[in-house]
Amino acid sequence: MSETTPASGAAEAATEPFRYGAALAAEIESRWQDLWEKEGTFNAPNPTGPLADGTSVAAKPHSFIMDMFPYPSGAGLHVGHPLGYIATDVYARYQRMTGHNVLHTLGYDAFGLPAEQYAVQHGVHPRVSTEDNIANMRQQLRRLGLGHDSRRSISTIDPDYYRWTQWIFLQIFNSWYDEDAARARPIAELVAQFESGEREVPGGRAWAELSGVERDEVLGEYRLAYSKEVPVNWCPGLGTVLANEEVTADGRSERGNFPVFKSNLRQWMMRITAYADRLISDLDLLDWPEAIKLQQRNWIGRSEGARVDFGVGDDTVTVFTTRPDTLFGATYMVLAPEHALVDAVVPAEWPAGTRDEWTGGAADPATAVAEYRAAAAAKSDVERQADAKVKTGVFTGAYATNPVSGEQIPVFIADYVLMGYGTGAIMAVPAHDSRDFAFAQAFNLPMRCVVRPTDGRGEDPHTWDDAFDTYDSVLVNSERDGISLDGLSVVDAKARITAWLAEQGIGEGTVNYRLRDWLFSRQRYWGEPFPIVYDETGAMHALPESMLPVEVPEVDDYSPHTYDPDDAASSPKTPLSRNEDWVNVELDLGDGVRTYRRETNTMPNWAGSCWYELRYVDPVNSTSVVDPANEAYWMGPTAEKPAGGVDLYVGGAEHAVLHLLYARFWHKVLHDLGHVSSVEPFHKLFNQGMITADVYRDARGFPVPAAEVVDPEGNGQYFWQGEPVRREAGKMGKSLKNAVAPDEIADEYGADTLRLYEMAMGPLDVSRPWDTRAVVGSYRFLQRLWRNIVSEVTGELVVTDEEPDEATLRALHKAIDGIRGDMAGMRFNTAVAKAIELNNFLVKRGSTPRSVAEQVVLLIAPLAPHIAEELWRRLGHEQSLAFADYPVADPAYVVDETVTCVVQVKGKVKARLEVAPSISDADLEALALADPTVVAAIGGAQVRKVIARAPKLVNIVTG
RNA sequence: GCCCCGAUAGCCCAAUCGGCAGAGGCAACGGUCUCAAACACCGUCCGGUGUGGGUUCGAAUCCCACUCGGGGCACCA
Repeated sequence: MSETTPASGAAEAATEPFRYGAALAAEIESRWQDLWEKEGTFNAPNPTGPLADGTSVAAKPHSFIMDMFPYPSGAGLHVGHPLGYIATDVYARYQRMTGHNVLHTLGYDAFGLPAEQYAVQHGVHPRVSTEDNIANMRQQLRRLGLGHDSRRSISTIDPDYYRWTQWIFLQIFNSWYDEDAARARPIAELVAQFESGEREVPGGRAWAELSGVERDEVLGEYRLAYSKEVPVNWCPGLGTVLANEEVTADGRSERGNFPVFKSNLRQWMMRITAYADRLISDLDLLDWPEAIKLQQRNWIGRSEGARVDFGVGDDTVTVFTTRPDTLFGATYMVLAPEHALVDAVVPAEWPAGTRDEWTGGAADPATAVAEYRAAAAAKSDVERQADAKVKTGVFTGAYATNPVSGEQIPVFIADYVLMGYGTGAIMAVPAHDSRDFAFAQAFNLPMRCVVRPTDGRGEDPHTWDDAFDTYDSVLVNSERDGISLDGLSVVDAKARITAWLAEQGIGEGTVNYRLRDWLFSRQRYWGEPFPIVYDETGAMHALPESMLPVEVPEVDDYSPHTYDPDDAASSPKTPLSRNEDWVNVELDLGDGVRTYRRETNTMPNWAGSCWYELRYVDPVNSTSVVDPANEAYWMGPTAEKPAGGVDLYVGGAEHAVLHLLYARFWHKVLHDLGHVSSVEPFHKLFNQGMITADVYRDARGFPVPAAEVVDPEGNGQYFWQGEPVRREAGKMGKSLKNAVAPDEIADEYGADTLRLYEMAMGPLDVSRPWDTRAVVGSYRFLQRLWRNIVSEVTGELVVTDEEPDEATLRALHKAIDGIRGDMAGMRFNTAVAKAIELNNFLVKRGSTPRSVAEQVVLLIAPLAPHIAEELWRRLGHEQSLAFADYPVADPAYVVDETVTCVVQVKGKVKARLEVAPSISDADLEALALADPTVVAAIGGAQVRKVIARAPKLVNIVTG
């Protein structure tokens, strides 16, 4: 508890000892927080298991309200951090007061890079610093009076938690995606198919003949978690590989902003691509902001198109295209530099007629290809993107056959074709694709117009400035032998040529996704170890469930192997591999005790957050990840939630494609394997806005402490220590020297004032600037509320026992009606405004009837729970109001007896009439036309039309 | 370059179906209280909705174009 007292407090304490000031607020708040904790007020019972309380909760409506859990950083909280936590708490309290069993808690996401970097910088073990940070954060958050079920608060670094993270990994590892059934199945069922011969083993040999390593390789092509050598994002500056989602558009690490290079490395991957289709289509079942759904759709990037086979010598190269209709316009072909068939198609010498600019100056094709590949590999992603406008590439010396035109077309390699997308090969149609157009111009390649331009540019692409890529036109120059597309629209031509390709057996319609598999291993110490070991032959073994958790070993040297950020030639090393005692382990995996080598990579920090909602549901279950009955109760599908999931999930929009996509993927795997009934983890998603703050910079551009900046003239000329500084909008944070801690505000005004202010600032989903000066407004409101009920001098109740009059009842019930709607719709800013309006009415009224006071206290309780509990107690109630019934409006008092009707003449207001709310349009029109002021306003002009909208408006059109 | 979101009083924001632009708060100004100040209290002031068109009896709200601000994607064939 804080001892801070504002200057005014002490002076007033003598005459107004019961004034609602900082000291009294602090006393009330800590007392109620202690009581809630002692009584377990916010503990939500489960239907079954250790958290069941013997009562039947099945029939009660229930609500699972969740925040995106925090990373326990060492910097401490600023007032922006708890915005979402306050909002969910207000909502959760409202739900509790409307009869719901509410699951609301908060855990900590404590593995990962920042925690490790903090530890390295401070020379403390990550576990120590992380646990300290969690303790600090808990302390700061406790002061806000958040009604959490503390029994359910998990931390991802707790071995009892990550045991299940590892268990889920094993579920995913031991599964494959059955395309026919469109779901994940246990890998054992696939092995059985291989053993029985029901399914042919790739490579054609019998399953029994394969060695352990060979079986690993076969199964690795099916498993949903697999280890494979693939081109990955290697970040020497961080010393680890990164997921695509963690690399920014300009090819740098999202964390640390270091360059990222493509490197072929054996790494753990998650086959999230198997779920691409379901991850898109199930978005339709979710109540999420459209912007987030759109980002996920874009990230998954579904494209419909076709695969087309091109003969290249004796080989076949398959390309993916979204424009099969332009096949007649394909005048060359491009393979990604890493494409597996490049070496096969390269001839010994340049064919006759090879243009000089195609060869890259090399004496023969093999040399040209090797040189180009080397140059491409040395480029970082940053350089590659910077060079995007300048097309580079080199001729392979090979020619492909265009399957419709029969023409021989040159085959190039170029880095604008990516190995990771489609088939890593394209047919180039320079006339109708801007990238192909740029490449064709650079290399003097032929172009053919096959879609008639609609902008008068003519049909000779060589005279064009850019490609013509509009869909809204018809095909030309596209006829040969048995196939003609001429005259067809682009859409119809696509369908025709796709069907024709399928008939010929040289192509088919297909769907392609931008999404890549998820790179799941990191070269860090501070993460979940993989429950995987290797035997002396190198064969992989999953540890049995009984050996979980594989604990993070206690070591002295936990620092990562980092390199010069630009050293692309470096390669990752895992910190755990330094610890031979841990790496080499004697285990009995069923065939006697043998020596195994542990997997030394660790999981990415996303792992722990992929499933924590499930653990909130059943946090101390030691026999299963979550009891099916508890999962079904809190998260199961219902009519309102067709895919099931958490009822409300609040967090920042920055997790749109990372956490939210990964968590959906894991949840779906668990659903397929029968562990959860819900299909999606989060039914309703709400993105809260950011609290911004002004940043003040000095002449050199460095931020100066915002709290010390003055504006002596009040004219926007700011000074810090006498020096002029300039103001700009920015984020709140320590580095910008404008962070305001929630503790500062709580010290000066109390936590209820802070909660109320944050809710009143504006709509929850909009970013808005913090203004410490404005906080006093919320404080004054609570003081007025207090004063309406309790004497500041004696501490006695000042409410009266009179029956409230009609005007008071109308004000009360209108407020109840409005606030209820605002609460349910999470419009907390307008709920606060209505509560202030009602309270101001009572201030003006001069006294507050007890019955009204009680309703007001209940109305404000979700927003300012401490003062509400205190007033409730003082009004004579012995039970906490946490489960009291939220006030319900009496409809008779919500509607006014008379309504002011506006009479307009030609849209201008000319008169006002007091009318009954139930008046009909016809009666209102007659009344308006009879009104003398209106008659005067019409002034004898002809009434052409009268629009009556009872009971609020009549508009008379004359003319 | 493409896509999404936003713009209302000096500031933060209301206006639920297209129907009187104002609910609430901050600041400013005047007053009460005070020896004085702070706190508190009472009261007052303030804009026609970013710009330009359109639809409509009527537009902050719907449509089109533009400006500014925020966000996402960016060689994905």
